Formats: sequence, C-alpha cells, structure tokens
Amino acid sequence: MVDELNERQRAVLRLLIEQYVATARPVASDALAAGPQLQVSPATVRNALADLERAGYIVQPHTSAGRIPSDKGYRYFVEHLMGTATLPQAEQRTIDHQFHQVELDVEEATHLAASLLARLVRNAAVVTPPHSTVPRLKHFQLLGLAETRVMLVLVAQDGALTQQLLTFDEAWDQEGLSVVAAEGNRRFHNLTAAELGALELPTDLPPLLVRVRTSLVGLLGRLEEPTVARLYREGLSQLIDQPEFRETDRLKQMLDLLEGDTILLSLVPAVQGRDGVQVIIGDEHSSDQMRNCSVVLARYGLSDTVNGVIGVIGPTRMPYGRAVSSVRYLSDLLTNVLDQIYGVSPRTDA
Amino acid sequence: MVDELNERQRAVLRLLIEQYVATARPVASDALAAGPQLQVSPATVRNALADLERAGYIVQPHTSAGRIPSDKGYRYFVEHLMGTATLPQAEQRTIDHQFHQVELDVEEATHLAASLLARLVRNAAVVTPPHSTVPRLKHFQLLGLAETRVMLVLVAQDGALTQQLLTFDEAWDQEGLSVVAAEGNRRFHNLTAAELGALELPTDLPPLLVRVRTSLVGLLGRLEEPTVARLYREGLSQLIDQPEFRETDRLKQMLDLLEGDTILLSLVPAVQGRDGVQVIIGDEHSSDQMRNCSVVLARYGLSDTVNGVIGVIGPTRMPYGRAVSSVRYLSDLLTNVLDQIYGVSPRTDA
DNA sequence: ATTAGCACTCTCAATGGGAGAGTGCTAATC
DNA sequence: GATTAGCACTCTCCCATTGAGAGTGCTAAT
Repeated sequence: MVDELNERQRAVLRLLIEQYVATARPVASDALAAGPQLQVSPATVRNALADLERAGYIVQPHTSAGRIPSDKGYRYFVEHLMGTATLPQAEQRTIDHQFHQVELDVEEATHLAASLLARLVRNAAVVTPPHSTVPRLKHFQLLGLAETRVMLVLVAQDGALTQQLLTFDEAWDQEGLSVVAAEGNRRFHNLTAAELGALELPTDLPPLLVRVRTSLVGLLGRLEEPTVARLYREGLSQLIDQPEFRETDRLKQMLDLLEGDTILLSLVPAVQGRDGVQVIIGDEHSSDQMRNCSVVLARYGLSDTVNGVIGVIGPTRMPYGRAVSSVRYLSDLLTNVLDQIYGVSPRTDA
Repeated sequence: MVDELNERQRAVLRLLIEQYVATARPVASDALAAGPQLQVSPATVRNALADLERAGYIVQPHTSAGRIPSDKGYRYFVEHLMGTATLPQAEQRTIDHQFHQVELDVEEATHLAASLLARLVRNAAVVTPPHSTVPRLKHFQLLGLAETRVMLVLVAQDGALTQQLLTFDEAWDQEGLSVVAAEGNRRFHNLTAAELGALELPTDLPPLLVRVRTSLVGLLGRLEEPTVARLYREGLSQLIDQPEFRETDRLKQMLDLLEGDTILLSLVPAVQGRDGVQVIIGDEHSSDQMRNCSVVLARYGLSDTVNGVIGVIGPTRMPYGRAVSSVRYLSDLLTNVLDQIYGVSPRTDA
C-alpha cells in the first residue's frame, strides 16, 4: 500500500490521537510540540496538522479549537500506528487469577469476562455465552412432575441445557417415562434439529416418543439461534463518565442500543467468518444508530463447535490499543476455558 | 389512626402529587385551583399548602417556586390517597396475550415480565428468576464427555438446571457412569443440600459416588443463594428521560446501583416474609445510595417453594398507583405461570 | 372561613463584552 | 527548501448584569 503520510505526519497523528483519547479535548499544536517526541516548533506541527486535515484524518470543531481525529484518522491509527500491544504482565496475572476461581463454569466465566473487559477498557462490554452453531442432542430426560405434567430436559453435546414442560392427556409414572426416554436416547443420539426433524420413525413407536421428538426439535432449534436474552452487558456506568455522553441524547441513544437486541446481534456476522479481533469505527457501521461509536470484538471458542462473541462498545474516542489487546486476551482465555471443557476429541458416548 | 389532615388538605396533596408526578415541575397554587376538583381560590389553596408544608408533606425548592411532595408526602399518598387502582382491562388483555406465547418457559416469562413492567411504568424494572429457597434434588445425570471428563447435570425439584464439569483420574465409560448415577439417584433423591451433606454413606459405596455427592451438595447450595447474575434488568433507557436524571451525577448513581448486585439483593428481604406489594420511598431506604429513589416490589411464586422478586425502580417521583397495580398484576401472572408448571401437589416420583 | 390585592423574593433566560485559545499567514532564519 | 518567530484574526466560553415572570405570604376586605 502506498502510504500517503510521511514520517512526521504519522508521528503527529499518533500523538494527537493518543492525547485526544486521553483528554477528550481538541489537541492544539502547542500541546503536541511541547511533548518530548516531537522536536519541532508549534508552527511546524501546524503545517503537519493542516496537511492531515486536508487529507481527512483530523477535523477542527471550530476555528479556534485544536484538532480531533476523524473516523478515517482512527482507522489509520488502528491499522498503522498503534502496533500490536499486549496487556501488561501484571494485569494478565490478575485476570488469570480471577479466572482460576471459576474455571469450569461457563456461565460465570462469560460473565466475569464481560465485567473484566468493561473495567479494563472503561467502556461497555458485551459477551454472548458460547453456543453451538449446530447443536446436537447428547441426552434427554423425562421427569414426571405432577399428574400429567412431565419435564423434558435436554443436554446438548456442547453442554447447553434446556427444558420444556409437557402436558399429556394421561398420567405417566416415572418407570414408563424412563423406558421411553431410554429408547429415545438410543434413536435420537447425536442428531441435529434438522436431522432429528427429518428422521423417519417406525410406525410402531410409542406416541409419547413422537411427541417428545417434536419438542426436542424445537428445543434444539432454539439453541441454534443466537439468543440475546442471556447476553452479558457490563460497564454501562462506565459510559456515563465519558464526556461524549454528557449530553443525555447521545447517552440515551447508546442505552437504547445496548438494551435492544437487534443491533447488537447485527454485529455477530462481522466476526463470524474471520479470526482475530475486529475493529469497527464510527461511520464504518452499517447501522445508523452506531455511527458515532466504535466496537472492538472477537469470536471466541472452538472453531465450528461452541463459540461466542466478546466485545467492547464505546465512543469512537476509545483506547484502541488497549481495547484490542484486552479483547484478544480475554477471548483467548475464554477459548481456553471452553477447550478445557469441551476440547479434544469429543467422545461419542454409546 | 388519627388523621392529621383535613379533607381539603388531603385533596390538595393528592392533586399536587398527581400533577407533580405528571409534569415533574413544582406545582403552584394557581395550577391546583384551576382544576375542576378544587372549587376554591388560589389563596385558599395557598393556605392549605402552607399547612401541608408545615406538617412536612411538601417542600418548596425555593421561594418563588411551587411545591413538590416530600417523601413523607408520597408515603401519605400511597397509604391513604391513591386507593387501590387496577390495571385497565385493555392493558391486562395485551399483557395476557403476550404471556400466552411463552406460557411454559420460565426464563422467558420472567424476562418478558421485566420488559413489560418497565414499559408500563416507564421506569427501570428488575425481576429475579424464580428459585427455591431450599431446593431439593430431583435427578442427576452423569454424561461422559471426553477422556476423563464427565458432566454432572442436576435437576432440582423446582425445575432448576445446573451442571458442573468433573475430571477424574481414570476414564469412565457411559455404561459405568449410568450405573453409578442410578444408584445415586436412588439414594439421594429429594434431599436438600444440607440433608445430602449430612447423609451417612455406607463404606462400600463407589468412590465416584462420594465425589458426586460432594459436587451435588455444592450445586444445590449454589441454587439456594439468590443469584444475581441472571437478574433481568430492563428499561434503563426509560430512566434517562426522567428529568431528575438530567444531571449525569444522579444518573450515574442510579446506573451504578443497578449494575451492582449487592444493593439490589438487599431489597429481597423486604418482601421475603410479607405478601403483597411493598413500596419503599426515598429516605425510607436503609442504603444511602437509594435515598433518592423509590422501589415498588413484590414476591411472586408459590409460597415456600419456588419464588422470585419483581419490582420497579425509579425516582421518588413515580406513578405509584400505576406502579403498584402493574407490579401486582405481573407478579400474580408470574405466580400463575409457576403454578401451572410446578403447582398442585408435586409428585414424589419413585 | 374565604378571597382579592399587592409587595416581595427568587429564578431563569437573554444579553453583551472581554479574556483566552488556537489558528493561518508572512517574513525571517537556518 | 524546510523550519520558525511573530502577529493579526476568529471564535468560544465564561461571567456579570439585567429584567421579566413566577409564585409566594400577608393583610384587609368580604
């Protein structure tokens, strides 16, 4: 790629972004020249700033203000200037330590990851619990509750649990239910929703089992779709401290966005295929509602089986380096957790 | 109780609160006298207002402003003035309709209740999923995953599901696991965490089962404590529109409160014993952080077995009548849902 | 007991001006 | 040719001032 910025312009842009991210106020030429990194006068810096503005990397809110980065500027920063920072050792250790305490509980691990991420980046964090793209039936159980009601409990291969209540016309005793469940488990084992739905059943099958089949298909289907209900959202209160949300309109916009499901889910495709951390800045978003915020997110989990999404949402003025390294570190960590649980060749138990 | 307010004062206080709740601006004597309910002059109203202020039911933000209710005023309103409104039929029907679509899924029902409540009262709503105060083991399952890893799935009598991953030194085949699980289910059935922990086990029990027992005790114990992770919080963005949160400090305070677990959980005891809807207003709260907001909440569920808490949180300027009737209606509805699922004599299945 | 009238107080919005910030340009310097 | 000092210029932001308006409490009349 032909790089249209010279060394000085790059240095100025980098310093400007770092300073603006830190202070949230337009950065003046004096402030940049004052630092030790740039051994030139404010006037020289001003020339560079004028160049950068002409090229669209920075903008000036008004005549007598300093400059602030444009979305294009941030993009350049992320692409060429920030490098690939990693989280400081000390922080890594703290995180590891906290994770050790919940190591084998997926729910808690995702929750913890969300809250850690929010605190690390001082922005809102969102984590979806991991789920299979195409869950398979591992096991189901029929438990008699009272009278004609039976609870159907489903365990998927990825460890997901769901249940459904079934009501029958006649009462069943647990004995009979267990027999039916045993047969069903034999027949339905390891099938996906689609496979199970398409399965040809012998005509002499117990009617109960036919009914159970239908329910299982429904439950497996529901596991397939990305459920947003259990999404972990953390650090909303961090956002409030950001100066860009001083005006309540923007804050409201943001909260609406975080409360609504659709927009968050629309981010999922962005990381579906690719590996690594994705950064989406301001007007790069397809949705209008997100035009003035940025998102840093990554997929985590075992490729193709169980996986989820972890990310940071905040104003475009965001510590991208820190965000990227935090997201990367935590997504790797979650992947490890999942690997420990579901990893290695999943045994196809008889 | 000797009622220290006369008829006119009561009428004035009621009107004032209704108006203030609606408009969020201090209410002047003229505004009250203008309405059709009070057939007196502003001057007369002013006298009543002066009385009410002296008695502490209302306060004046500054000399040339109208009056606003004090916490004591709200309390009086809730106790004596607002009556027992019920939700309009039309709204009841809309709610019923929406509930019909998720009738038998507890998770979704609680989530739906939270979001409906938030919208009904235009404030933040919080709903804890139902859980047993003392859960009993209904059934557990041991599922081989890979190599030495085994997933322990627990179903409690109230339908709650949990799981835990166990790692053993030696590999087990599913056959062996099932045998052990069957024996365990026979022995441990219907026990609480405490009972299971205290259970005397014969010395010839498989060591695996001893290990499982320990895990089961842990899992049951965790079900017992009110988990806040899965708490449904809805309507945060509703709060932003409230004028009292125009200053970001107060909004931040509120968000902190809603994000933190401890304070929300501290409300649970308030409804633990009692039945019916509880209202806690401003400085009636024990926690400083909640001094300028009000809470309307109720227990729902089957007494003594599965139950949860549903409530509204907002500024003290809150439509108490509507809040109380909404909370009552939704808590009854949730109770019905639970009753349908777990209700009637739970069968002690063999 | 109620009410009209009125003086009084306090807030709130608008106004205007001045200080300060930061720039772009020009001419001088290295 | 790149850098820099100097300076005029522009625009925002803060502050003090001011006046209108809102709402009251009090007093005297009904």
